[in-house]
Amino acid sequence: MQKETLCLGLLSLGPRSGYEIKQMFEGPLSDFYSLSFGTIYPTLNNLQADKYVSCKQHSQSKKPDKKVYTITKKGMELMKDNLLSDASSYIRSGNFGDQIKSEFFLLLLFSRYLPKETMNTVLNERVLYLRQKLEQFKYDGPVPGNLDAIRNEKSVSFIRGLASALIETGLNYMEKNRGKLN
Amino acid sequence: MQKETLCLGLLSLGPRSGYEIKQMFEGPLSDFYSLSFGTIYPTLNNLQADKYVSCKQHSQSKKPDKKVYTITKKGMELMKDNLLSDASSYIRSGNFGDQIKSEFFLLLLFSRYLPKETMNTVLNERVLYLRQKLEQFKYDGPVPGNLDAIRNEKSVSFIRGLASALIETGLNYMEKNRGKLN
DNA sequence: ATTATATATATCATTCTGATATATATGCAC
DNA sequence: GTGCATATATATCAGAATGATATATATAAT
Repeated sequence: MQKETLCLGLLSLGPRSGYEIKQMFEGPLSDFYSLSFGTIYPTLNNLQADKYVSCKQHSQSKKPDKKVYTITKKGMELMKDNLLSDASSYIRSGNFGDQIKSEFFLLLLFSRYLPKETMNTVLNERVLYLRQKLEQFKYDGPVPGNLDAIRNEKSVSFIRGLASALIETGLNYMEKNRGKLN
Repeated sequence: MQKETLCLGLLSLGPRSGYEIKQMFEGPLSDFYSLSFGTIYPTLNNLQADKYVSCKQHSQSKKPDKKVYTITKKGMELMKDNLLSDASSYIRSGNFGDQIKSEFFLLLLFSRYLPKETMNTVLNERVLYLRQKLEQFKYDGPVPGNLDAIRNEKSVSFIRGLASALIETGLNYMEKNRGKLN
């Protein structure tokens, strides 16, 4: 997805600063996408130059001005157009589409070159990590800041449910089959 | 994982050319990693310059020489050292670690901006696509060329089993819960 | 008192991808 | 039989994205 469409999409949920967009990527979206500051800030500047977003500067004594961006009518149109024209190309992506890049899987691939004890520790920690992730996805209470907006999106609930189911399956599989790696 | 470690790891399974390494990324590894030619060729040249791999050129009349790389003792050591020192950092990666970048999930996130019919088509095609992927992972027969070497790795079988289980879970979830997106 | 973390934007070297260039062989359709 | 697509094989490079760093302050914890 183009960075422009993505930023517009997030701004469609409410006015936000670049910093707050980054927070969304590090919070509710962290498991399925991210953009760096080096991408977010220039993108917002370009979108503003082309009138797809407007910007209000909130001066804060001695801190840099907080630039809050609001999507314009023109921006909404661009976003919808882009989503519609690219929708079909996203079908084959992610979760066993073309975007997973799993360092963990690579490590398994070369596990024969690691001492058995190391692999044992790695697998144990992986299980712990996944259990923790699972709790994270199942947690349904409030989140800090203005991140509730996105967390309560129907689609985000759907995805979090999916993620939970996938992690549970992964955990069960790991526990049953880890012996096969030796 | 560093590109050097990865290339060395693949060469540890047997001598290969850059083109054949690319084929592995597009075949058995396609769902959990990839490197482009623009990365593979320079990496192999650097590895050769530093004696981590040796190279034999097979001249083929009028086609570019096929350069078959073999990992050296020094290369094996580097690979093992790198794997060992980085193992712990790969635990939190992939499959709900830090590397999934799902365009499909983003599309769901913004599904409210798409006509219902479009979303319906998209979800139907996604299901078809996942079913196809599932068959791919479950297929256990021979594969063309020299790709069997990697396909028959214990770790690859493990991962393919995991992938199948995950896709099945994903499909069931999609079929049961897609109504919640409207 | 100091250290770490959070807010807030910006820039940039390095890295990686995706496309293109080059050249030939092979298989297939019409 | 000739045109077209695809496969083999390496190399390079413009453009894009990341990860790190710079700058500056506030606040919470130790």
